[in-house]
Amino acid sequence: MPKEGITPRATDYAQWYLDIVQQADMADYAEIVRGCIVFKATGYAIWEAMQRGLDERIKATGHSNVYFPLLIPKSLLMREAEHVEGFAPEVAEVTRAAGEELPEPYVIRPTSETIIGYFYSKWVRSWRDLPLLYNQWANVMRWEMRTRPFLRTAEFLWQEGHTVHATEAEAEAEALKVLHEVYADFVEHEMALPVVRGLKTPKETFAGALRSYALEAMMQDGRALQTATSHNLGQNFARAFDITYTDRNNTIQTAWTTSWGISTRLIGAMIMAHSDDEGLVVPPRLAPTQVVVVPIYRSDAERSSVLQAIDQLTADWKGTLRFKVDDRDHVQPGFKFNEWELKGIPVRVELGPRDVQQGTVAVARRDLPGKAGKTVVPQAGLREHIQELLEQIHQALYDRALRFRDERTVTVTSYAELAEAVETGFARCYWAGDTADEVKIQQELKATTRVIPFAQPDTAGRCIVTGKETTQQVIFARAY
RNA sequence: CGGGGUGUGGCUCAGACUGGUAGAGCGCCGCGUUCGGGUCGCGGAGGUCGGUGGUUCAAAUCCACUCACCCCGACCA
Repeated sequence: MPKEGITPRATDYAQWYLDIVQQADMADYAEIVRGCIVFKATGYAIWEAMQRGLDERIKATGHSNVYFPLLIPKSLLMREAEHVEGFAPEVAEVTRAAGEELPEPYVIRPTSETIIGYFYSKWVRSWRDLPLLYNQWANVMRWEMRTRPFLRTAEFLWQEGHTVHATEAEAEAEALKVLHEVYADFVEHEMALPVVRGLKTPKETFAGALRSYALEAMMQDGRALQTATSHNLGQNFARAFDITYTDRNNTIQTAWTTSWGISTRLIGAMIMAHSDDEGLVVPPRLAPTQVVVVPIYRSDAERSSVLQAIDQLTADWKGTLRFKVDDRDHVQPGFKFNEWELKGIPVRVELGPRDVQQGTVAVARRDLPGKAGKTVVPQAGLREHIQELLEQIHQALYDRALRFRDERTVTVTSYAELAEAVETGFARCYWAGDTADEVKIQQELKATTRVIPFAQPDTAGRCIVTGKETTQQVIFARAY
């Protein structure tokens, strides 16, 4: 039974996505501000949950939060050659203020390496100042050609970490540590979304970086979505911004920097990975509301006895379960069931007169929509039952996503197989090609290299385009 | 930015070809009824037809420009 207002995934996946965003009330188009969206309460609450989970991990790995200005002098952005080339087309400029033309335009940050580089060069003097481990939560703006809610918007919210190190090895270790301990840990353990970890090819490397690492997840249409990136910037930015330090031997050294980020695009990943034709599915550990309780009654007398039973039942939930009681009197239970399903609340509890008499309650799990996921359980021990159920749902979502990804990941040995595989998912293949080869494949197959996975085979094989013998495999996919 | 499409009460759309002063369903408000999977009935409110300019006695309708959104492509977190 298709839900009203939601185009089934099989009919039109892109439209389904937009329908979920609208119907679950996550965002509104900011049609008066090009390419921007309004994060509505439901959508923003999910971002806040993501911020909490990430901020915790960012701090646990030794970083502190700071905040830099939104505006960057245009000349500063121009300092790192590749960086300029990468971002110049999509920056917005501020040229007037207080009714007058500014002597030098500002750009609205598309990312903050440059302005942060400027200040880091002032702050770093000695090897004793290093490492510098900072992060900022911010909004950034990129004037993208084509926008889609959460996945690509002109303004988006993110965190960007920027660190400075004494040696290449330390910068490298930092970039990897964040990838694994902050990003992959968060995405897999909180969002129930399995990721492929790996290195980007030179073509896909961040503008100005030495090496870029990324996490790639598979969406339900088989396309890849980069959920996080972490860059070893080498000495490129340190040279451009003169970030130097005096080492133990009183010699001036150029520092090594990293940057890493995760954005509100992650909300899009969550939607596209887990949701279904019935609506949004929010993974339990992330869910702002984990449990909704729907009372069922006819008369006023039944209403008060049911609500009283709910009060008693939920008395010890505070602090352990994030829940709400939907005691709205003007909508019917069936309507509420649909509405909470649409909004992706992981667990729904229904309690009516029958339950009051029998000491039971009906519990429905969102990952099994409709009546399929509904069971009647005793009221005794309900809290523990729900806690366990939430964990089961988390695991079920993760397992389902992993199985889906594995089923749609094919190892290919010919160009024809590659072309076929990227139609439905990830293609894994031996690769010794260069950027030109990648561009050609992108033009022909609309697929790009996502990552060179850390997990590599022991045996060698022939590159899919050059035929050269190599031990390196890459993943190709169509990407968001 | 190139190609295609769409803008009419909160939402989905009709009305446009053939100009004559705006409709339906859902939603919303009120009353009653119902309540274990999107209740039903009656009554009611709500729109300068995306914007600007033009043609005309008269424009949602015709013309020009413009803005936004959606789809495909190129760019990208």
